Amino acid sequence: MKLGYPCMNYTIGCKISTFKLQSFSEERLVDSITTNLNNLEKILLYNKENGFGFLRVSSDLIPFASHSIMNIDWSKKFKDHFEKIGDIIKENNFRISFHPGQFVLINSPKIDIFEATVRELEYHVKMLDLMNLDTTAKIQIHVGGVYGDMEAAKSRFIDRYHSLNQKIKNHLVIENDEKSFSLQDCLDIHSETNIPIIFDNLHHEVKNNGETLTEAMQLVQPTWTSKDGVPMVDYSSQQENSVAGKHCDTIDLTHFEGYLSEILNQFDVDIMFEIKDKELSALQALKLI
DNA sequence: AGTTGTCAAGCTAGT
DNA sequence: ACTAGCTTGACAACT
Repeated sequence: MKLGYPCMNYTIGCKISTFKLQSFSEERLVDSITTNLNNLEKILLYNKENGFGFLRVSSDLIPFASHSIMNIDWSKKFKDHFEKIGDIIKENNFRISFHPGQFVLINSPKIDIFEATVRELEYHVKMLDLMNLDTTAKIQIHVGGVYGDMEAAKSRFIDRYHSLNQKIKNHLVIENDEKSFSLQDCLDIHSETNIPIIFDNLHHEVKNNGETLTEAMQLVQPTWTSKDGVPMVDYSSQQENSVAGKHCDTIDLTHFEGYLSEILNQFDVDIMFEIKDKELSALQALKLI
């Protein structure tokens, strides 16, 4: 069981460097990428020292990577740095995931949105390739929109998924969401595609078909094969006095203890803490375990 | 130095 | 009709 947190580390002050499109220049791009890769290295070192084996890497490592403005071969320029980071990941047996943004929509009825999605996924695969990571490193996305017809939305996802190149399919996984696509909807898609499912407990609490945590995990676990590695899960709990599904600002240890007691000794999972204060909550969880 | 409007991209639910 | 929330706030122009 590896624990992780997303993208940034407040303790060591590692945030994402980016800039606005109107400020795009080669110098600005190189500065941001250099900062981001250096910070990624620092976060990995911090994780080694603090017992974290899982990390979500920011999709903004390369600003505007899949935008038409991008005319710089960043992969050539930063090949060595990515390779070095990949070596650190492999030497320490770290688990890595990406979670690209809400604009990645495999099942959009609009073909240009799908094409932009493919470009964005290709960018993520390129980073994984530069780091020489295997198929246990994952790119996690939501199924997408419903567009007024759930069955059509699902079957469009399935058809579009089949049309993706194998390199993308090697890393792509879907997550149950709190509004549209429940665990059961993800399982329907899995049965036609074999795509692994990331189980998000908070989304499941908001939208489900009555499955307990144990039942949900029993359904999710077989969607991950040996080439995919142990299942990744997202963990969070509800922020009080906010809309259902809002991630909490800091970990609710009582809630997590209940979650853990049901998971532990039953399932091997790598847990991503989707909690606003990141490594601070993840440290508390680590201490509890 | 601190505050505020804005930022490549989409969708859903709540107001 | 508008906005919060989502992957992850951070940039940039103002006071």
